[in-house]
Amino acid sequence: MSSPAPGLREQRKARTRKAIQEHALRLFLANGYDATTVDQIASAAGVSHMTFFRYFPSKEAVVENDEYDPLLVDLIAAQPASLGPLAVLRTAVVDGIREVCATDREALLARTRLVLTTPALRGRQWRNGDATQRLFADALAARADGEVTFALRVLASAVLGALSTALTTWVEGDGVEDLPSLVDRGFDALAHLDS
Amino acid sequence: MSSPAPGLREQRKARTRKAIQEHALRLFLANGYDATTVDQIASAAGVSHMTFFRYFPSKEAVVENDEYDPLLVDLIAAQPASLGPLAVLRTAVVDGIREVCATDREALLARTRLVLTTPALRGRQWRNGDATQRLFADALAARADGEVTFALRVLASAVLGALSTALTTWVEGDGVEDLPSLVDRGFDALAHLDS
DNA sequence: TATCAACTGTTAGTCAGTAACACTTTGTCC
DNA sequence: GGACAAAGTGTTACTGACTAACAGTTGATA
Repeated sequence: MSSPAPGLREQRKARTRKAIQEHALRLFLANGYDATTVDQIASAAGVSHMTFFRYFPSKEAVVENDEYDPLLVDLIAAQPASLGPLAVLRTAVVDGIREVCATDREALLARTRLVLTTPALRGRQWRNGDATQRLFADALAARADGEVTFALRVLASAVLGALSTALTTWVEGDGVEDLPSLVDRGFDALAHLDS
Repeated sequence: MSSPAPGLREQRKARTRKAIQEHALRLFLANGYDATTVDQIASAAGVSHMTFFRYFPSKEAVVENDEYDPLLVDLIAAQPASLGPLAVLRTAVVDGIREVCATDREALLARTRLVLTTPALRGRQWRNGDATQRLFADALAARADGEVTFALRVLASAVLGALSTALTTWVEGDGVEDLPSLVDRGFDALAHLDS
């Protein structure tokens, strides 16, 4: 699972990847996503057009970061067996968000704002949401040694909906509100859908 | 709200639009979405490349149909004032789906399958989901003469999640199950998220 | 050091989507 | 019925995302 070997080659690759991603985000935030071309990003990162696409399958992919998913899966697996699936997701997601906010708050805010204000990226984000939903449902089923049921999938979808609503509200308020609290309120709303 | 005038011009436009859409779906289903070019669709419909984009803003847009949205909004507005928001959405959505299934079942199945199996279209569908969520929340708020609250947005998101899970399950089972029943089960799951 | 594999750049191509301009058709006003 | 403005369409040419092929370079390895 860990990197094969910290050889010179691997180091260079990691550095190049990071450079491309950082320059891309910088240019997107400065000039807008659509107004930034892949050629500009590649030039800024000191690589060619083709190398960009060897590191990222598309211009959209450079924005997303799946690094949070494993964190959440771990948190789900770590919940006590006595909790029901909704409580599990609530604790795991709120804790996960809290942790990310503690270290990456500004970056998360900037990136989420970028995604929400760029139509092409919004679509991409939701496509990821589909994968994340499966991830959640799988993790919940594995924790209970059961199968992925229809109800579990609905639960995972609903939670993602609440999470995305919380993120949207957070960005619309320019990050003034506390994101973990907003997410928690989202779970409250889920728990009392008929009010 | 109705068409401005049934002049010759409007008739031709409607016919062209329909021709483009039908040829596009036919070609997508026959050869796949990615393997079908806009030029092919335009040629099949007897128009030029440019005319295609004058009728549809993108290749993806030709697949989606927003015709169901107004139906749902009407159904939401028509619910008795005594019902809570979740019950309103449940009745409206299940009735709407039932109506669509009664008339368009095969087309809906084919189109949904196409969307779910084409990554580019999946993203688009979810982007629409974002707009639909606002639509639902607005309709609910308008019905209650209130504002769009955070809880209403979460509710709308959760319902859309359940709906999309039902659609996915329906397509995965090749349309054997009854879609309205699946959607109803989705609402059941929403009403008992902690089980 | 010699060799092989991996990495990269160059070139040239496809396809989605846009802009500009000229041409045809339709609705309308005398 | 004919002139005129507006709407609709096709042609051409362009940008930008993305891919395939090939050649050159650089890191790993013996």
